[in-house]
Amino acid sequence: MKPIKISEAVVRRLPIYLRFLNELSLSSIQTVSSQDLGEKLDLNPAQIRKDLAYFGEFGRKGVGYNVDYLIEKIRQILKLDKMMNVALVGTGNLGRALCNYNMYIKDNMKIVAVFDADQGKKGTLINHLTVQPMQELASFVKQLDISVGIITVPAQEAQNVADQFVSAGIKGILNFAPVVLKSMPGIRIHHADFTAELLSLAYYMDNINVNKEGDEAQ
Amino acid sequence: MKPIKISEAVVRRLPIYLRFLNELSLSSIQTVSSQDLGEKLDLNPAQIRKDLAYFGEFGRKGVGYNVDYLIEKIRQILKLDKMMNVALVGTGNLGRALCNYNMYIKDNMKIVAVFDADQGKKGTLINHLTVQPMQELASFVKQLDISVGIITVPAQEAQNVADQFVSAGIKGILNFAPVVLKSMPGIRIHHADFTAELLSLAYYMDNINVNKEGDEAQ
DNA sequence: TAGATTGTTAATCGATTAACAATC
DNA sequence: TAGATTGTTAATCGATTAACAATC
Repeated sequence: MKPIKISEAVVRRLPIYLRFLNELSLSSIQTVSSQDLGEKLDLNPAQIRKDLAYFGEFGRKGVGYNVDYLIEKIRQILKLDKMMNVALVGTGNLGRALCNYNMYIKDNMKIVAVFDADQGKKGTLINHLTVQPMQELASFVKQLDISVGIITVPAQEAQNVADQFVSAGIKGILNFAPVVLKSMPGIRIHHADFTAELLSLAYYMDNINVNKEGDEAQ
Repeated sequence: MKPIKISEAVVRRLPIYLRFLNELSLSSIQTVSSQDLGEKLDLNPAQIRKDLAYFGEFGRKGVGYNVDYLIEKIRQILKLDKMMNVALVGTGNLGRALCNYNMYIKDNMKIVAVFDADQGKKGTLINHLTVQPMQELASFVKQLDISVGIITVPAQEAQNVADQFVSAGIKGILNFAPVVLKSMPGIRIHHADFTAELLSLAYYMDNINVNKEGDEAQ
């Protein structure tokens, strides 16, 4: 109904909302206000209401939001209501850790194929998945209808893997390698860049009073 | 000289600059322009110049930036010129993966102690570090001068671990658990939230033409 | 009805980008 | 000197927050 462009910042908050709403649902809490959400998620209530309002009128004035209804709506918005298949390349420590986490299943994203450039790893089992050589990538993507790729290879190989993903028809990439991938038309690339998070953390050590933490000083 | 507040967005880009400059340095490239950096890092050159100018005049007009000098300066800004010790709690797949990565050493951040609430894991070796029980946390933080903590425990335990970090005297936390930690005065918390990155990726699948990727459409 | 809370507009705040004088 | 590129100001753009009428 509204073809208004939604900002990236808004979309990135939706999974945060969803996660907390799932917690509430598990605790059998049926209703939540933007106030409550804001306190728990450290966000401004007005921002939460505005974020949700981009997609529809999900709340009731004077009452708040129905938890299960809002979960359903956010899942629809994020397209988590249908299964999305994922391929992972790079079976080092991190890659294996991600395969073993089955966190995605609940949210209908599932790693269904694992690849490694090292021929020696071919045939290894990781959490019920057999490691495949890179030559198999394109055919697996087609056969299993894989739309998302995860990159957990060393930095110098990441761009090459990304290019192979795109050739194979993958539309979204989550890159864990500490390198900026070149953007490609029609391909969405997200970075899971925890080394950068860690290094920028260093900046704030001892610096605390100079910076914005200071607004909480009592 | 300039006690002007630096925005978080600026600080988060510094490690990205640093990483690419290190690559250039390894390739024996001595000079780089904001133009070059912008192309490789997918950023506006003006933004890069402005970011760097917050901290000093590091470039030369008509020439560009000296790679090694800029590396040194950014390392100083991020406080990576002195060793920073890190503790990690949670020796599941992800925790072990992070311990085995020795990526931090080059940047002078090093995991020097590993903890797990599971008494059964006590004494296990992970990449030359012995897993300690949580009771030892405070004394290790003091003895090894640990200032940063990494959380790789399940979501429901993360806040508890964070509280223990803070009691022990840790000032910065990198949280991998998919939960928002409550903010605490004087404590800097960064989130490495790849589940959120993955879920928000789903939003953009098939949606590509409706959204901002469209500006690249030809 | 009185109290609570949404959806939304307007105001504020902050970040990005363009432009250009300075200068190597 | 001519060409290139910085540092910085001003303009633009976008995101957050405050405020409040609507209404449950």
